[in-house]
Amino acid sequence: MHWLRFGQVAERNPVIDQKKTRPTLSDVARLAGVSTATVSRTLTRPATVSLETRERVDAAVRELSYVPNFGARALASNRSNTVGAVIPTMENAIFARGLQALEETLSANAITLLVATSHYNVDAEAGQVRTLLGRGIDGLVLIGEARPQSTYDLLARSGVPFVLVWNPNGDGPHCSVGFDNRAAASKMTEEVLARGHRRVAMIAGVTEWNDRASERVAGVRSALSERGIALEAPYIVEAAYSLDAGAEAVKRLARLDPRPTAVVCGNDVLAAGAILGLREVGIVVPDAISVVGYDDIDLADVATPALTTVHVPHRRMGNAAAELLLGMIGNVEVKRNVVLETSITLRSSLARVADTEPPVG
Amino acid sequence: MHWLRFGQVAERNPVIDQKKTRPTLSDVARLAGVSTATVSRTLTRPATVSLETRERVDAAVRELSYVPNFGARALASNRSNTVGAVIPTMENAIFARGLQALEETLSANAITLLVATSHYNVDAEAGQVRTLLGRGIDGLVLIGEARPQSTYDLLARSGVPFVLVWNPNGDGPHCSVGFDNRAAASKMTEEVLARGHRRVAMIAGVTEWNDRASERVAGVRSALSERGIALEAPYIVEAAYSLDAGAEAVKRLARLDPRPTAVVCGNDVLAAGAILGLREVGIVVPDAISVVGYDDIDLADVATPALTTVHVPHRRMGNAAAELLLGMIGNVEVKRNVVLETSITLRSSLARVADTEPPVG
DNA sequence: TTTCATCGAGCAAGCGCTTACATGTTGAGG
DNA sequence: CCTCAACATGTAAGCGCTTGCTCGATGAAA
Repeated sequence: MHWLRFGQVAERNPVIDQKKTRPTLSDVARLAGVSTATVSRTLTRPATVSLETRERVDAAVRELSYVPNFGARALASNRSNTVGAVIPTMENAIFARGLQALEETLSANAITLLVATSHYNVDAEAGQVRTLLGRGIDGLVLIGEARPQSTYDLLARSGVPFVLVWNPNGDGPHCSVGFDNRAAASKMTEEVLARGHRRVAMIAGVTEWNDRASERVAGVRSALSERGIALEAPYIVEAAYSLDAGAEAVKRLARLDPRPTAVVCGNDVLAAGAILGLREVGIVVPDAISVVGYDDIDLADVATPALTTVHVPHRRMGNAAAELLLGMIGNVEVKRNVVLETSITLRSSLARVADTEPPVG
Repeated sequence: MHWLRFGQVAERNPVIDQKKTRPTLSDVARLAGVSTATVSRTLTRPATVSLETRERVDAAVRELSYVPNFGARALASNRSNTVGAVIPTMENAIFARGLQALEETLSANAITLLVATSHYNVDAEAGQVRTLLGRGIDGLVLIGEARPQSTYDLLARSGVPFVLVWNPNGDGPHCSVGFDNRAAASKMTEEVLARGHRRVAMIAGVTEWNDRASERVAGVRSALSERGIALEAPYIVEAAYSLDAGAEAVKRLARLDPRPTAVVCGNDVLAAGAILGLREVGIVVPDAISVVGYDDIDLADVATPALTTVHVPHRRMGNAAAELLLGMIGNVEVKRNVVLETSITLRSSLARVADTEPPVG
């Protein structure tokens, strides 16, 4: 095994390092034979500089491979060309996809995305927001609406525009782009009911401070109650976001008497976990129990049987959030709330109750 | 639909906004009745300040909900408490998991992670590195080793410590934490061979500027050649990182004559896609064709049959990278290269050739 | 020729923070 | 009672950049 003492770190000591430090604006200016103001203008608003000067400056920049110091720039201009996003965790396909789209639109507009994670914890989230604000972000993306008022106060005081994604904030005071988690959950539940199921259970995501999860529960509950069916413990359980948790939860449901004939899950990971769990105990999906998910991530396609699920336009959501934010930063009139449509993707994990035919699809 | 003109954005104009701007260090100092130096010390090295003063300052900080200005701090101190990471894409479970672990270890040390994406493009990567350096990062994480020398030059000039993850850089000049992609691919191929397969095909990831992918190809190739089996077109195809690409690729392989009895895939997404593709054309896995993957992400468990795959310790890799970097930043002696172990996870997608028994597992 | 926009470039004042150094206060040791 | 560490705090000089303002030069209009 090799060992190494990192000399270069020691050299970053500003006292020792005075000469071999990164080139600054004035180095470039000196080399190009102009003032720092001119270099700065060349870099930020080239049109205001004569062609000849611009070429000299560009050459100097290239020769020194000058990179502007972000901190100094942000400090002087009070703009950072950065927007932040706080998500629960990166370890989750649905956020990743939306984030990727957000990043693409943003970087097409020369804006950098700063991602922070909250681990599904509102205090951690507030801390991250604080940090991001300190970094001088020009805009912020937050997931969902449920968080302490104090976080909103912080944001309001900072004057930084922000948008909530993942659910519509139609009647709320904030900008948002999302979809109606509750309505889609209802719709999905109706699909289940339409196939004759009456004993319907639910594996929900953790609902504390998570409006996506609780709205989905509400949607399922309301669709069921329209048929006079109650959704109560032990027919509803909460589970953490993992395959294992889904598997565990479904096994509890499968032991119930009477046993549910369909399980509606708060997301695809739980649904895929449920299918795995049922297989373990020898229950066939969808013949004995139907399982449906929510989100339509890759996993839904790969699961066997493939998951019937709610298709959510994650990428469009990310793009729309970016555009909204861009507008707000540029002080342009924007739509206050963007509501995207979802759809039901029917695959084979949902079948008629007591159906013993091979599943279609 | 509501519309809104964003007043608060206009108010960020520094001229208009002079009074309702974010509180600064000197606001805190004034309120606490001390100098800015004392406030600064209270915030960064509390031990050097008397208890009484510290309490007054803390109270003032709380009252104003003061957040230090990152740019100013970085500018003045020449430290940013930030490390950057450039990954190909967030839309990919394997990077996400490692990144999450990296972030956790880092933030436990009060360091913020800055994530940028390169879309599998080395020029974009260089650009992101440049940007991150401009932001004054204290350290950097890069995926893999294959990139233009110019990027390494850039890094060397900056003096910022960096670590390469995802593959070991044993004989190379750089710090790294990873695992032997090639050896694990060989090992996996031997498992395939041990089950009697002789017509083995491969669906590789895109190998251009991607040493993980090309090392995996090399590993498969060397294991095969030890048995005198060549791995050549059309028995090896490259495919982008997606289920669809895997499905397409496997269909091409399935049309070959003689048809391969086993397909080794460069990652689990391709393998899962391959299973899907084979199912579409009515070929049963593993009875007619065995399929194996690489990475051991959730998908591997959910696929049916479940994927035999190379288990990669993504989280440990992220943690180790963080620790290495932390050491380098703190100028502490560190291991130069950390090599982690992989293992083969046997599941049912791999069976003996021509085996018509139901798969075990 | 004179007048005056117009344009390109320079000057210099900060942006909010850190930190070397100076200054003031204590109290222990002589 | 004096001396002098040891400690707590203040003073002020930047960190690298942006930008309002000033200044000359240029050329079109008068």
